[in-house]
Amino acid sequence: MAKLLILKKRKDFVRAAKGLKVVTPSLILQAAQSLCVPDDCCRFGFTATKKLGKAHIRNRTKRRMRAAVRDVFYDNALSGTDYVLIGRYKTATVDFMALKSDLLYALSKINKMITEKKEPHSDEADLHPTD
RNA sequence: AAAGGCGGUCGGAUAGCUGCACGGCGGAAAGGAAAAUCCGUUUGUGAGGAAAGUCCGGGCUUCAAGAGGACAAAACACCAGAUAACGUCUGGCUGGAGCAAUCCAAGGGAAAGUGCCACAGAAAAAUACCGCCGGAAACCAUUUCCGGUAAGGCUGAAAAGGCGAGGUAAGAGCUCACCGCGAGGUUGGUAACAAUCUCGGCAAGGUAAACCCUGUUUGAAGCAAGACCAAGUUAGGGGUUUUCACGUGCGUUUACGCAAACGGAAUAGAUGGGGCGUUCUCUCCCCUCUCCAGAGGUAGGUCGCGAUGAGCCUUUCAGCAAUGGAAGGCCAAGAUGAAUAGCUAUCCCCCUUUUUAGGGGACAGAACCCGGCUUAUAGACUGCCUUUUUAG
RNA sequence: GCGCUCGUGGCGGAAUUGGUAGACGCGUAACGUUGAGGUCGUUAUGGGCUAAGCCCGUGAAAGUUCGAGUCUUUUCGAGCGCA
Repeated sequence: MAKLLILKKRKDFVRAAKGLKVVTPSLILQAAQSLCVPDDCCRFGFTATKKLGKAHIRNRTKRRMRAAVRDVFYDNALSGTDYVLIGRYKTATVDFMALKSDLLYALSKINKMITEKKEPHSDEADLHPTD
């Protein structure tokens, strides 16, 4: 895929939160099928809650997640998918290479889950992932 | 040199690679043109002293309102000045802390009125329990009654100026010296106030960060203010198709036909299709051609919004200072799920370690803009002042 | 952006107008009852020093007052409302 778009609407975040989820020490990744996006795009959203700290810590968390995504999304993200990254306490302080490897692991795992879901059933059958 | 006090400046630096936002420049398609959109470009710029808390004051915007005044509510309160304004700042006064430099203070009114002052104590704001003194009566070791007194008394945070002398039946500012207090005058000062002189003899406690009184200030709300554009929905209108159930017309006829007859209807009716109610049947409900488009203004967008502002820097003048005037120079973030990041190298600072080396670099992120206040803050540099010690 | 409320033992929650702080309930511990446990009853229970006793304690720091849980200011935390 060629393009990276940023999620902006609350609706999209809520839909991603209802989808699949992978947790790593430095971040949480959620994903769901996009509804109205061109084929060669995938969309990313970034969340940093008030629990993490004050404003400058939340800003740094989002910036680091954005930088990591920019490095890896081209080879590892599926097109037509919405991803949401949620920051954790460690995200702002952990080594950048570790953050990147966590992101790669989470992406590969969640992509595997998505393709497995797609193959056996039709798309409308599994709105509620049960694991 | 040590200890201390009051300020001021800064808030890691440089280079490279990969990326972000806005502006500039160039190009693309479309278009009358512009705006907007997309692509490229290293061409420019890119968080703070508090951006924070939202505690005050303004600009700006909308609403309200004759000018103005009053009530209510809130805030403030020694004096003078600065300022657009302020509850801010500067200088001074008074009181307090400190050897000092210096620092701290919501610092008007209790003689306008109301309330409160637990426990203790005779008594908490008005009085006489004990005591002291005098007189009278009873009775004769003392008791009772009347009067004077505020010297002494336990208590308490606080008990009718302090201390000494005179004075007295005992006492008392009753009188006197000193100190304190109050009133008036003089001098100095713009004033708060200070110094000094004369007089009064002492008025009857605290609390106003209890109500309150006096004086001053305040119209309300906030950029999600507000202005503009504007899907969908939709008043209304046009066109096409269908419908003969309705009115009129025509034909035949008394019930049908005619929409290449007209009007009206489209939320009248019929037929068909779809949706919903688990399944089937029935009933019921909703939807079912297209174009234009008023008003309103929703979703959404644009502006407000940053290169003109109580702006910044330098020099100079006035002033003790806050600050003000003049001259010269400069233009410096503008996002909206919200731009500054990631990595590498060198230098700087701190910690650990025998070296190599390793770890760390505070508080903290603009959101319409300014002036303050408050709070958080590793460390670095620097100016002035005070005290003590040593040397000359 | 504007505005409001609340912080008291381990927990919930009292404290009249400023006057001895921890009422009341839950919990915890010990003892009694029981073969054992529950229920029930009694006692104790904030922190420090061993007991009497003293000191410190109402989110934190200052102030007013003779005296603050209460009044005032600043600050920290939690929650709520409106646009």
